[in-house]
Amino acid sequence: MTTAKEVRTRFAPSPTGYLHVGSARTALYSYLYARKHKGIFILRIEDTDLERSTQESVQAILDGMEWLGLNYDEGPFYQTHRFDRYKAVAQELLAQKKAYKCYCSKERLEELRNQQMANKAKPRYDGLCRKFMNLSEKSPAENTPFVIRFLNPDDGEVIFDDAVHGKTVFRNNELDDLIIIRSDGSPTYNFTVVVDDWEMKITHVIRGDDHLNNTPRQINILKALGADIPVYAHIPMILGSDGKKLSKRDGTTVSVMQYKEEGYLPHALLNYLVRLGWSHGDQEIFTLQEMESLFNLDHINKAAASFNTSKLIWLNQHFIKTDALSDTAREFGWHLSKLGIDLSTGPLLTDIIDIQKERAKTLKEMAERSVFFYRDIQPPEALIQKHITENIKPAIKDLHGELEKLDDFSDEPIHAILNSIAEKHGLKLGDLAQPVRVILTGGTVSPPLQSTIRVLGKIPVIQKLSKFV
RNA sequence: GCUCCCUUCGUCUAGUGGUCUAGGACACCACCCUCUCACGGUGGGUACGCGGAUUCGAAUUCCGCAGGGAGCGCCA
Repeated sequence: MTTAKEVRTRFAPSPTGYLHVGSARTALYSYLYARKHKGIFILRIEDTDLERSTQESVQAILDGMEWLGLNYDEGPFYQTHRFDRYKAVAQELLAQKKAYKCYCSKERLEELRNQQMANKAKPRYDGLCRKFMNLSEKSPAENTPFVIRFLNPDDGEVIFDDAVHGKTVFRNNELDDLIIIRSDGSPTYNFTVVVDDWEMKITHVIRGDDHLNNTPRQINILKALGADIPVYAHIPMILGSDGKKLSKRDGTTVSVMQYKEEGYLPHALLNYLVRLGWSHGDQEIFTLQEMESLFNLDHINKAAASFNTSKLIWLNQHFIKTDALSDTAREFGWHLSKLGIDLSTGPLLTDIIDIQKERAKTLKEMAERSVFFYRDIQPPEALIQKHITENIKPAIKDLHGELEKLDDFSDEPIHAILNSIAEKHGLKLGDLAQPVRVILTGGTVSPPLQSTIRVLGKIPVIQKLSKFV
């Protein structure tokens, strides 16, 4: 009996901006797959592009992962800290004649490319410098700049069984000898990925299908290194609502942290993302635990998916209604604070959420509609004119008196008082409720009156009402 | 241009040769509930890109076509 190899997945973003929702989904799938198999999830920062990588971006990625709860078991590893390793492996390849020094100038390469394009051929390196691998051929002078190229097989094909796409075949003669070390000595992407996936013992590479074309090259290097070939799962891209590449342009939010700003629950974003391209029958709603136990690579869609904000909003609303109040409170409190509210000056967050949860699509919206619990909001004159009419004032005065006498400040007795006062003054409940709402909240929209009164608390309610009697 | 990938309601998807007059969800519309805003409930319409082939039978298999996407950098 063989022991199954421990599953090891990785998320390998390059820090050149915020954490993109598309990347977040890739991270989520890798995370989930590792969790499902009790494996290890690794975070690796691919910062070899010194020009574009920034510390802020690294932080943005870390923040986004944390907010979503995508905790990694190893890392973050930084490729810039591993340059010595890459160089050593390249030297090894060189010594084994699996790679070679190429002295071709950028100009020659450019020229070659142009020519090939003109001939309607696929641009690729022609292997000119392979000749220097023969000792008979004299290499250029010592100080001539060179890059190191991987010696790709000329014939045969690379075949792999992609977990999403199935059997995939590339002919080697379509591939050229790619550069693994630049003339300044720094390693290139396709090389660092391979070395890292190998040395970090990655068993499952889950990434966007824009990398499908890189895979045969990487497999060839892996083979040259004598490494095991991981399982590849190339997941489809996420498109914007316009069917084009997801971008801010069509109004879709792309930055994960922006979703926090807009009032989404991490759970909602996670659930939305997990269902975008993956399914478990007809199930739409998943707890975090279910995502971890149910996720697999077998039901990932092959086609790109369009991002649909209204479904995300629905999920957000759903989880605002159903998630534990204490979980929601954390995010909700953040939004209230952002509005400049001192949380210690009002009711319990969970009490507010409990009565607001059925009427908010986002936490941001909920916070904006809950300001009256913390601040005295003077109703606009127009609302006072319209609702606080002379014939309603006696009823309000009655209400003030009754509530003042009430000890049990809970929904039922408050509701009973509201009803009896309306009846006594020959009013429909709505005729009384709306004016009271205006007085208490400064507006015309709030949770059911008795609940609003209860959560507001006796003293603030009496105070507000007294101004109108 | 070359190589590779993809194609079910507007959107996310179920579907792995018969149980599909194609199911669910979001969105939309109508009605009900109702103190505001909502929640909720009930009902409704809309989809297998096209053309061949295999088969008794195809959304499901094969081949073309069309459309879309990605890659082809000393970017990642």
